[in-house]
Amino acid sequence: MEVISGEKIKECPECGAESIKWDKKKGEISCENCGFLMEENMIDFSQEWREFDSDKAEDKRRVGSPLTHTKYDKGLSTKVGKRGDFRGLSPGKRKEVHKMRKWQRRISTPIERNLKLAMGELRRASSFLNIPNNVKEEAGMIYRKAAEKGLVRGRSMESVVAGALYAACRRAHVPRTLDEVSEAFEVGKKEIGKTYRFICRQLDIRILPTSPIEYVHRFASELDLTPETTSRSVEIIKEAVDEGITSGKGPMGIAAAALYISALLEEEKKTQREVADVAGVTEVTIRNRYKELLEKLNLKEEMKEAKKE
DNA sequence: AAGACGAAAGTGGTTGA
DNA sequence: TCAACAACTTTCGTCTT
Repeated sequence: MEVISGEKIKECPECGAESIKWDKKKGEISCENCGFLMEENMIDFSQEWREFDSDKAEDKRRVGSPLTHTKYDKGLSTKVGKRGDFRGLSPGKRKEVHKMRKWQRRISTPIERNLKLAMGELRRASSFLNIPNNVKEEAGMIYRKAAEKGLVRGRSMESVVAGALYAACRRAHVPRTLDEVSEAFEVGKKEIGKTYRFICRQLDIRILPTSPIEYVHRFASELDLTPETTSRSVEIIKEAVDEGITSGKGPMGIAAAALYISALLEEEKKTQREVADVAGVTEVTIRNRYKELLEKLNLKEEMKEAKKE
């Protein structure tokens, strides 16, 4: 997994280790040691481009607000002024300005209007789901490409935006569950899944299977678990992966089971229902995964000991 | 009474002929 | 295109705490 980690390392308020890192990619400040999450949804201050070599650098430098894909015109719109701006212009100039404004109105083709609507939806849902900016941008780009290819036809705009956002999240390793995306858009998750797969195939977007670890921290913070418990579940998952018992299984189920187990071991028991709810799986799935984990990882004795105390 | 457990039947998606 | 298949869900009855 590609990880771009920040430079500013500070002391963690939870575990005390000097391992607080700023993960620009996820937009999170968290502790590498215990997984403590300091701040979600932060602003990405990094440059929007990189200078690969000095030749190209000049081309990419520019002034102004960052290019954004979440505005329908990529934030480049130049508005032709209204009344107030006419003062002091010659009649000839005035006529010209009128012409420009007329032209501007005509630019608003149905496609542009659709994009404008879609980007509004994207911004709304992104803030609801705490999506970091860079991921939102990518989602915008995906939607734009999909629209250009005419993939929106026959589908609701919302479902395509939702699919694009879901895809962008997974690409950036900041997964949101289908349930969460579904809630944000009020579109059935079945449909989102469908359009998501469709646009991925059409746009040739390759997405690797999600690792359960990518869900652990978010679920853990929703469950108010201690950093110790959280890192313990990460360990469990790593072992499970080594044992090869995770392939083909749903990552959310594994994350949920690992969290459930480590919560028991660390004496801050959560019910299966509680864990199941935040992970978006059922108790049955947790039970199945957790049975397998106990079996293969020789955790049975530990569990018995934990129960006695 | 609540939580944990597990059997059985159903759903939606993938795969391979 | 269809059937087999695995993962997951829903539902429900039975234990355990």
